[in-house]
Amino acid sequence: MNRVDPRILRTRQLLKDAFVELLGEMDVEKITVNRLAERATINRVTFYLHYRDIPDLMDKMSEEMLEDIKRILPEVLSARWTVRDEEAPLVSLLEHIEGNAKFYKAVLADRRIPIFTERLLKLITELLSEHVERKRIEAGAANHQVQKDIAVWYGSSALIGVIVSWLRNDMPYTPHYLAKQFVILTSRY
Amino acid sequence: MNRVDPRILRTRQLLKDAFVELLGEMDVEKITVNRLAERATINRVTFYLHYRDIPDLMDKMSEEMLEDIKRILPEVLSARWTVRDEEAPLVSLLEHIEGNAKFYKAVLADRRIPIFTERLLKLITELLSEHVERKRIEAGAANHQVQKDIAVWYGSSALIGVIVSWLRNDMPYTPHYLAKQFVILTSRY
DNA sequence: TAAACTATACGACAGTTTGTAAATTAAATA
DNA sequence: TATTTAATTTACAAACTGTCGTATAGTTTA
Repeated sequence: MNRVDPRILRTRQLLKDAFVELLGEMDVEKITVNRLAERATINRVTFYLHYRDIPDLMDKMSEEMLEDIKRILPEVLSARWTVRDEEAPLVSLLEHIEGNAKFYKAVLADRRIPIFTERLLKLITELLSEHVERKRIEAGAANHQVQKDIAVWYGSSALIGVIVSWLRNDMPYTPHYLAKQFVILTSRY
Repeated sequence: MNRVDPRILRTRQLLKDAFVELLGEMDVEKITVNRLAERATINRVTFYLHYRDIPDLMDKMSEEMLEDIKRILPEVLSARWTVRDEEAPLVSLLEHIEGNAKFYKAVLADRRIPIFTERLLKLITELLSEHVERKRIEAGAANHQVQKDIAVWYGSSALIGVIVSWLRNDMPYTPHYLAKQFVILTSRY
């Protein structure tokens, strides 16, 4: 009784696919409800039955993106990293992105849409913030020469930036190698 | 004979100010030529005498932003940093941003507009790329465990990210302090 | 299978935005 | 002051937006 009408799923999927497709062809500002509906082979009015406008569509899509990522990273969320496999959650994140490269390239790299990057940055910042906190406790309140929030800004932006550049350059490194490099760059204290 | 008609300067300044003002009130997508002209107290048609459309206006504005920054950073461009005052160019950059906080907050932080961030990232990447190259030569081809391009992605994204977060939090640190912190975070090898 | 439900398609509508054109007014320069 | 050029004004067609009913098609339930 909790099932969703397959027509709804179909229409929304068509719209999302069409959106990513159009992003490969034009800037976001040029994507109108007209074009979107035409590409998705649905009626224009139908769009309004599902989303208020195009920003609303992007909002929902970015929300789903985060849900996917959170599902991919249970280790990170449960917050029990060991020093040894520090790169493990990073590898699974990169593999997920690699597997959905078309989507992530469109919204994070090629036609950068702020809301997607912002949400991801926020998530990474939260996770990294906990991580730094734990490191602090382990280190016994040492290394106080660096302000915590600045270090978190630094680290999260670096991670997003590396991922975006990696996508832009069509993923020239394997997730495993990139994760390793990232950990080397990060853990130099 | 090379002077520009003051009416042109006036109109363009009015448009740019109005644009930043509107960015403080709504998302970019909601800014129409109508609203912009109204806010700038110029006729709508006049807008088209200066810019093709709103993306074109943003393009020109980001171009000018980069020109400003390049003018602020002659030391960086002439590429003769010493290890001692590594943070000097960074301080002048941060001071410039602090001095034009309203503008930079609007286009980089609050209503992030990709083109501005992208251009800045590209500039920083180029500068950092040269910098790393020089460091490499000094270090005598050592430290080859880290891929150069990945290190550059990492560093430039971290810098932009720190600046953006600094703006978002209403610049809680002085440019000098932030620059110092950044250098500590960067030069841990 | 038939009936009830509901998502989608369709045509239409007013209101807004866009981009361009022509003629006029206002300001800057020589 | 005369000339040049920018800005204004009015007008227009085309496109986009958001929202009506109403009809059609697909889905679920009895």
